[in-house]
Amino acid sequence: MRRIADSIVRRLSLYLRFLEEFEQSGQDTVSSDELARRGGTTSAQVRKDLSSFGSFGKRGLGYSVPELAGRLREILGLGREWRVVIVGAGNIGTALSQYRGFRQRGFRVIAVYDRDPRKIGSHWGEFEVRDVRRLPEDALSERPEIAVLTVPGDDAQAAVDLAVESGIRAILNFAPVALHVPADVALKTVNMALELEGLSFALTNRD
Amino acid sequence: MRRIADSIVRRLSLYLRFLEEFEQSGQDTVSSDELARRGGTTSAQVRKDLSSFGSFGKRGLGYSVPELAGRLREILGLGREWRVVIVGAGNIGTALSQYRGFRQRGFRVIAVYDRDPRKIGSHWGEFEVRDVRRLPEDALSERPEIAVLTVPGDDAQAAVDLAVESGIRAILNFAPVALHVPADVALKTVNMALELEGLSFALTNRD
DNA sequence: GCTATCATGTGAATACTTTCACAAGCGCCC
DNA sequence: GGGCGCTTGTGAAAGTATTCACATGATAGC
Repeated sequence: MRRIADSIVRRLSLYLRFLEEFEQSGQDTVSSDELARRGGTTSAQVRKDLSSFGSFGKRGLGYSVPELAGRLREILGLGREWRVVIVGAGNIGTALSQYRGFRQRGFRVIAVYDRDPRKIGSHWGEFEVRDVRRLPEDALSERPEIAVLTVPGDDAQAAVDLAVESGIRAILNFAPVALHVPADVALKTVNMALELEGLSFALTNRD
Repeated sequence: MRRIADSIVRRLSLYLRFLEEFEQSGQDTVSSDELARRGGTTSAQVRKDLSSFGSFGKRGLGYSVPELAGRLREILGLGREWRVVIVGAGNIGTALSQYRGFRQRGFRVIAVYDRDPRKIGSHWGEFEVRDVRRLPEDALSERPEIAVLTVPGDDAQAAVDLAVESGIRAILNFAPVALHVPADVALKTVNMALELEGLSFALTNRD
């Protein structure tokens, strides 16, 4: 399979969301045009995106909602549960550990870690915060697949290294820094300050 | 000025972060190559990005750290304070209202809103949660420039409409939906579930 | 002052993404 | 069963973004 661009994967997730809404409302067929309007894109884009993975539609008719949803879940690897650890028991980490949206989509938080002795042992919802140094050892038995990093920027690279050493191959980073990982580790960074600065730019440089 | 791509603005914010680190460590000159290595890009990219706004460097020498930092702050509109309201007093909204990083970069949260009567009037840190219906009225005197939306997906469009009606022209959306805004309103969406699904895809479709 | 060295700024080339446009397939209706 | 209307799937075209590569100008050393 040709390498798939991030932008395509992102849109596929979005399409899946819409398909799930259609599933709920009982609509069982959808056109690329309908998906496009929902997602703020074009019908050609929708068809191109899907065509990277196969031909799922019927000409003249559109796509079967349940079938396409199933295909997308399969493509995105959402047919299973992923075990997630959160590293960093600050405000954001805690909010995320409680966030139901993750669980609903198959991402199950199994543990929360921190390096601050004052936090270790404290309880956040159902989780007792663990010492981050235990991560490699815990990982042997609990086998987390994804780490969500919500530590301060200065601690982020060390936390990533520890996660990688623990066999984790996918990292969602909330620290506002650029991180280094081996080529076989997937890394995505969400930087809220960066987004806000984008808005500041837009407000400042409007015509 | 030619329209500037989001990707460029994003990288400028990143360069500024690095420059601030250099400022702190007392380094007063930096090359495009150094910035590139830090930001995981190439020196040509750094120079191209900067050249959309002018010539800030000295050939043979590089860029003056304080000067370039100043220019970037100016370009990004960070020389001032932006007034931010948070709409949605759930886990994430609360975490963000407490997040010091925003304040440090000139984004001051001035109020938190919700539509749930059980939350209205309760205290989150220094903020008393207000009825979201008050937003347009409050905005007349408090003049927020940016709204951060952390409401459930179903409520997001209504919240956006209210923000736009209140004169807010920049919105950072955390709800997992596509939103509609007038052309003169800047909208950025951060979708954490989408990012996680990107990781799921990467884990599923590795070679 | 002259030369060697260095790193910028930028057109040209390449790579990647999105949009266009249309042939081909499918189902419905008569 | 044949024609019509609809929507897919996809090459080709257009549009963006990134990388290359080098002339240019600045500095430092001698």
